[in-house]
Amino acid sequence: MKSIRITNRCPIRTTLELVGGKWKLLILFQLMEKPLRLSELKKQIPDISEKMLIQELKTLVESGLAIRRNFGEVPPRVEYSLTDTGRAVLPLIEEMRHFALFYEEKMVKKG
Amino acid sequence: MKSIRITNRCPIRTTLELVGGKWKLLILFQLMEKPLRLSELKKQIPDISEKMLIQELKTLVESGLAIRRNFGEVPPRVEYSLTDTGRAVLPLIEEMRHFALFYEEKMVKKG
DNA sequence: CTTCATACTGACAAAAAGGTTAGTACGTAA
DNA sequence: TTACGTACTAACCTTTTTGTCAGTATGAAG
Repeated sequence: MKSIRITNRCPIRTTLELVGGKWKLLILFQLMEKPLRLSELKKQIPDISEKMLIQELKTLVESGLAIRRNFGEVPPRVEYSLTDTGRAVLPLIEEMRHFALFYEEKMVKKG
Repeated sequence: MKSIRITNRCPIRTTLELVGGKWKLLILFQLMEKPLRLSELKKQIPDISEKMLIQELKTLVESGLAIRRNFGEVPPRVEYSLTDTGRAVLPLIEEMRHFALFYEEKMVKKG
């Protein structure tokens, strides 16, 4: 275990800035399998508001984790996919699942 | 890659509830090496407010990730340590560091 | 009797995040 | 001309999160 000094720019904070918040990881995860349109993402994450979805997608694109592809058709067709960097959050998500399972197992036994 | 369905209780959301937010992971990380007193934690995480530190410690204890040990002395001496479940977030933090490094490397090269 | 050190509480305020709703742009097709 | 479907914007509001600051309790030590 290497040490992390808690400064304004430490790895934990960097990652939190990039994928922190209620929605970003959920969106990224949905895009892992294949590119999706806005309307498709809305279906996969039923309780996100349209505004948040668009807003979060925009920041994901700006920070280089996602790509927006505009087909220039009418009615509009826009597809979101992941960059290599975006794909790199998958191990993180896997760890979160692992932790969640561990937690639930522990807590069921102990109350 | 197993599928995660985005419902009200999915592993991603569970983990976010437990360790999401600006401070919890930073606090947990500081406690990895050894138990610390409140005042020691404050030094390690200089920009957290005392209120947030106490508040987050309380929720970490309530959710079973940390332990509060009161020595019953005066002036007060209280020590915070991790449960096994609390320790289980270390791989998650390691993944965050890994991701942050990967991200920074990519972004320095591409702008 | 006053001061000290430490952990903690509570009232309040500011800031950030998230949500709701109405509206825009655009070619197509009726 | 009108309605349609899709992605997106903007104004406004509510909720959640975070921060500030002034206290409280305690026994020891001066």
